[in-house]
Amino acid sequence: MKKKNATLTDIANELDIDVSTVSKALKNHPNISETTKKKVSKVARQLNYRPNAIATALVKGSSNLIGVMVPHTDESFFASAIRGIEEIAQQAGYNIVIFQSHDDQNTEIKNLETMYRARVDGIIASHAMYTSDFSHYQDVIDQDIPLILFDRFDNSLDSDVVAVDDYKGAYKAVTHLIEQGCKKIVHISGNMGVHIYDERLRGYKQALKDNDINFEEDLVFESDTSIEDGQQLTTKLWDRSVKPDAIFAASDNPALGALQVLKAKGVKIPDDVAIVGFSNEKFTSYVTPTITSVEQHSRRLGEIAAQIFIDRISKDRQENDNKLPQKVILTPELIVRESSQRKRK
Amino acid sequence: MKKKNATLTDIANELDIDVSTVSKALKNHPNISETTKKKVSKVARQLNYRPNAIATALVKGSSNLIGVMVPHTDESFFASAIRGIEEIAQQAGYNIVIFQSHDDQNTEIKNLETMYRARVDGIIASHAMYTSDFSHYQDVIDQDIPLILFDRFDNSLDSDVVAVDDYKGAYKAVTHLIEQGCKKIVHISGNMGVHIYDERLRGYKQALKDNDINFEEDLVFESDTSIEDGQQLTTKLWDRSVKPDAIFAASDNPALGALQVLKAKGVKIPDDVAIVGFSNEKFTSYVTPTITSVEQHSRRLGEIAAQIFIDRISKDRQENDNKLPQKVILTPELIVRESSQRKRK
DNA sequence: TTGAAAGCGTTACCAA
DNA sequence: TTGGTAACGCTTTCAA
Repeated sequence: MKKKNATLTDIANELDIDVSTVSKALKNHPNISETTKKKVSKVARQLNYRPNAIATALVKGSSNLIGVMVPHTDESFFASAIRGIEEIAQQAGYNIVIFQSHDDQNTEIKNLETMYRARVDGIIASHAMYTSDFSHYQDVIDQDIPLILFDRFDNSLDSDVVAVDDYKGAYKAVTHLIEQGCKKIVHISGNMGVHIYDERLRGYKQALKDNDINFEEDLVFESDTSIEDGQQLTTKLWDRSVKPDAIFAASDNPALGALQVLKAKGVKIPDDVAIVGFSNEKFTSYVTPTITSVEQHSRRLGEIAAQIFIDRISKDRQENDNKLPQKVILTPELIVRESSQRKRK
Repeated sequence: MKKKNATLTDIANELDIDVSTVSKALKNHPNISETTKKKVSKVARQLNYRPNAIATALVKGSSNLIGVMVPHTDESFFASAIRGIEEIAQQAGYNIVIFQSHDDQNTEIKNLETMYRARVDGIIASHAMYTSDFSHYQDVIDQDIPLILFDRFDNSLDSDVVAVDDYKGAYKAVTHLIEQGCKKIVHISGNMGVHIYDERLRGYKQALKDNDINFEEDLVFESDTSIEDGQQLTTKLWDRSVKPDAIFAASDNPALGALQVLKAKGVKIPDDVAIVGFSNEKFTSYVTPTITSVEQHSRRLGEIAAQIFIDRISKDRQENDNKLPQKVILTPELIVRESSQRKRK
């Protein structure tokens, strides 16, 4: 049986004064005498009083909660982002409530509904992989709940956005491969139609074009961004008569899968085939050879997302009301490692 | 400016009936006529009514929130645990609020205070690495807030516990090394005094003893469980005249560090030196050679922790009140990989 | 400097 | 079957 918590009324009764006086005393209100304040805080301590945030929330109309929704908390990209969000939110006095969408649109909708009921003060989300209808996010905006989309987002939506410039990241990666002398570069993409993968493909194409290399449709493969898919695709690919001299994967997982298969086949990396992945997962610097990858600064992404929320909340309270949505696009960084660094000739 | 949410009163006014009737109608209370229910839900839909969970929480005296505190959300062990907790909590209608302790005791205390104010219905936590004074956790128990400690816990505390049997995990690992023919086994420990590392050390000692191998003090090293520390220790170790033939690390990071250094030195793994880590981090199966490790089932740990909370909550509501604390100790699993598997002779 | 009272949005009990 | 009302714990305005 839960023990009853002390309330303002308890303190007031104890001292035979009014709750409102107690309330003010505890908030150090100027109108209350020092003696009263002393007495009140003493009794508060004795009774182990802790303000009931729920009651305050009801009065203030604000829960002090930020709803955070990601596909899965245990993907390292999102885990880091959550870390960043929590740290900034914490400092500003907000708590974060975590939801997982499991990359499922219905779960997304259900979670948003729960957030509405919880009266979260804002929502930070990375939408489900295959979400194509964004009306449930539009609803958030229509209700004037601050919405910050990170990493994955949709341009049709008028929300704040924090993301990494996938196009640039891919462009950098492919340009680097070309500089290393690669000419026949395979691209292992993710699910086509998903914004981030489309952008990476676009960067790939543009880098080829800018270097006068013809884009070949049959060098691009769609994958589910798993290690296994990377292995299978690579295996199939090496049955062809003409082999590529580089692989640019839109995710580190298939890059690793490719690397494993090629190593097993005795293909020299990076000399026969150079490999670049995307996301800079921890393992890229542990495997042999280490894998060149694109760092997305996920923790920073989370921090910025939280910061935008804080800014918007404080702005809302001032004149600066219908402020335009902010789009913060970070430039990703190419981390060059062994898998793509050919010895200078 | 946030749009005002529709309330029960709004619906009541619209239909010219009483709020209490509306409340009951929406909850499908048997006393309310079908016609009224129909009308009410229609207007509710029109006004886009969503129950205010804060108001309900105030009345019911229950927030429907579980406070979850971990050192860092982005350590994969904790990220998985959070995933497990979220999924079970979700199903039971609870939301989880995340806190990070940064392995700092003061932050822990501050976070607990915030949870008190938020009136969380329960707390699931893995305490900070160097916490030795557990009185702040005792406070939680004293206030009759369900407390479930996972992974890291202290025996002096009368809380529910979900953890992995570190002793057994270490015992299995070391026994395995001995079976592979290793006789001089180094142990890279974590911070001594931390329960989990003490247990792993104990398992190491016992396995040696049970196999008539003398325990040598100078084969045990304390580390901060980083890759770098693993590298440094191994480097120093190899300056000694007598080399060990195996390394059992209490964490995968130093195991990897050791592996990197030894590979660079041309030491054959596992034939010259066998290596076993702990935690089964993803990278253990990606590196070359793959690293044998102890799987801790972190996601399962989280699921069980959440389940214990749910059970306790529902038990509390029934007769079964001061139920004894539950201790669920999972047996970890040794995942044998290349780094310790010597060819059968 | 302190007190009284209304109100935040629900629920639950009792009366009609 | 429906309505009225107190209560949850706090804040805030106005009055004393």
